[in-house]
Amino acid sequence: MSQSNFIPTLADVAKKAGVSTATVSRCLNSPDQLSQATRKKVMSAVAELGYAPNFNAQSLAARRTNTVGAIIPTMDNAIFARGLQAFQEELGNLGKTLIVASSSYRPDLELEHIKTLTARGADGLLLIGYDRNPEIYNFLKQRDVPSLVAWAYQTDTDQTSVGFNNEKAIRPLIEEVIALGHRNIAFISAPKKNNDRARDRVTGVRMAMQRAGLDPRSLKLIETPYSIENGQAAFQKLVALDCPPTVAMCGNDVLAAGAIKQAKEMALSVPDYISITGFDDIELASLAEPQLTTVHVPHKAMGKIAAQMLGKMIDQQIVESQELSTELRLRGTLTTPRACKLK
Amino acid sequence: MSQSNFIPTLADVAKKAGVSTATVSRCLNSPDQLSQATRKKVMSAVAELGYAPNFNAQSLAARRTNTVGAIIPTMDNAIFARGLQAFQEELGNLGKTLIVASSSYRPDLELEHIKTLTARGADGLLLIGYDRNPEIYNFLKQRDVPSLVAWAYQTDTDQTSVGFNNEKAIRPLIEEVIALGHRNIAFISAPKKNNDRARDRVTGVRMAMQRAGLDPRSLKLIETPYSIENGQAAFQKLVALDCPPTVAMCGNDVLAAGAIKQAKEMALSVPDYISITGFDDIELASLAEPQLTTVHVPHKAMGKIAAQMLGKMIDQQIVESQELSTELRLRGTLTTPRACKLK
DNA sequence: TTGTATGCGTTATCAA
DNA sequence: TTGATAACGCATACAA
Repeated sequence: MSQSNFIPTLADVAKKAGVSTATVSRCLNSPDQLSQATRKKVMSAVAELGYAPNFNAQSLAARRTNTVGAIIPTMDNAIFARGLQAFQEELGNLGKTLIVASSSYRPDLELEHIKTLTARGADGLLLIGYDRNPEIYNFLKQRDVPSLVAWAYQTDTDQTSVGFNNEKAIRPLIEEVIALGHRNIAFISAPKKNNDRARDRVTGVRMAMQRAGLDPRSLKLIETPYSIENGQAAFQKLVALDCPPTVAMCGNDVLAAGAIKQAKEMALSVPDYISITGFDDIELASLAEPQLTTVHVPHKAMGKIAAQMLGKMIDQQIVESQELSTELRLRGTLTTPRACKLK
Repeated sequence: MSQSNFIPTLADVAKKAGVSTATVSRCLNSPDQLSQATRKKVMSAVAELGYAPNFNAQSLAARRTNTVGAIIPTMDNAIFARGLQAFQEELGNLGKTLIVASSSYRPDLELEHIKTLTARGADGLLLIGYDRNPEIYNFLKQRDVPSLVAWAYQTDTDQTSVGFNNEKAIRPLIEEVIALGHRNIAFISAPKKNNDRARDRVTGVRMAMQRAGLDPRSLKLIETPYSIENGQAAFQKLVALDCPPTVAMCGNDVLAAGAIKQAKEMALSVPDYISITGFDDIELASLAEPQLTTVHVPHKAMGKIAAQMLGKMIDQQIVESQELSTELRLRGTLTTPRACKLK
């Protein structure tokens, strides 16, 4: 029953193979420097003992970990989950492993995780969005760990990023909304504080309104964390207004799904009574009934590219920020406004 | 611009504080062993230098990492994402960090990740389901790293687990299906190989058929990996049969969502022409139109409990496997079979 | 091609 | 209460 539980080290392998520890180390890291014969000896010793290198010792001695860290707001949202899955797969191809932490949209937790991951010797870090305390960027610079911002793209900074311009991404959507004749517009957003993506989407809407000669201040804005339930609640508030909006634009598809659900429960026709739009284009969007009009974001591509960029940054190569394009997906939940009548 | 980028070590702190490295180490790990005065000196030196301990050195010297690993099939499925989010949050409360790897349902990748995580000194491992090569369990036992199986519950093993009995979980659903009068039943499953959860669900269906006097071999079974697209394709195959089933039961909600989508595209009424059922009860399920009849699984609770159990196992405590209960969610996609007519 | 010796940044043992 | 100093398991510069 109780097998000896003995965890072999380099030294054990060396002894068994009758060589030095240096040779074993070489055999594992740069096999071509060895002669056939010794390589064979070492390999069979490794196999016999079931040796596996101790990672901590390895990275302590070599001063690199082949590990990258990612700090995302939450795993419990398809967009991050999907992007991260792609990120991780590509990292695997590069021989690196991923450590994920989630901040729950809390800056203090994010900072803590950044410190933890740094202490663990992460060779690089993936962060979501730009918004964070400057001390974080200073910390990163001081420790000399490369960091890549994803899910956002800005040009007026030296922080490398891969993503899209949220303000620009939502433009075709809001312009379509306005072109259809909507004048009584609502937007259900995530809390804008500490969230540049959310903020930029709202800004994009307001700017388009301005350009179209509408008063940006007339935008009915509700801020609430991303969740189906919150989408429902926000939608309920909107339709209870004296003059309910003719379109409820949502900061992401999850909120929009909540809005659609609530509309159904209240027997309000979408899009005849009220139009609804989303952002992200997750699976939900095309499964909803009617299918959700939204903005498609290339999450998988973003994850994959992020891994490649970060890999290069870790190798001290210079990499340029990369802008990805998004695409309007016109589907069933957006149409012309109902005849406007005050209640 | 270019700040000195100097990463302080214990020795630096010690020098600055005018004490030995041992004292600094103590100050950080068991502060009450020190005098007020020195503690103060050390602390301010730590603060001034912005010292943070090197995790790898720490775990090499202390032989523990406060890290647990989780290997899941994929992050890109709401059920794992959600369970993992809860798992991670609870681990955080216990002062542990999580490393996630995904196997893409491939046993070889799973083994590789297990070795990697073990090499990193994971104090414990979370695995999904029972099905895996015995050599893996031997490896784990040999290395003496505690492992917890989640998403499944079996009694005839000494492997600790938290989850539910998949065979039992699907029983109320298939019994309802039969009670409604369905005799021409199809099941769209994930590949059963290396996946006890998938296999047990099919077994549960067959056993119920047997008990009801139906021929279990009459079950129309399609195996295909979990995805919306595969759900669509499988559904299409089913309705193209000479005698299409009156109900398409699906191994999970994602496949079911695909089936519903395909039915819509083919203008086949759900549930009038064909009933559809799922498993898991992810958000999709209650957003679909009609809402999906499925089996609810307490993913968040499972993640949280898993963290607590694994924490105890790491502390060498004995813990019992824990069975969670699932619940039938009767919604809109299941009804009596259409009049049976051969084509 | 291979071996020796040193260092990586901690913790922990043993004295003082 | 504190300080030397030896591990911890590996990589690597240097020597052979």
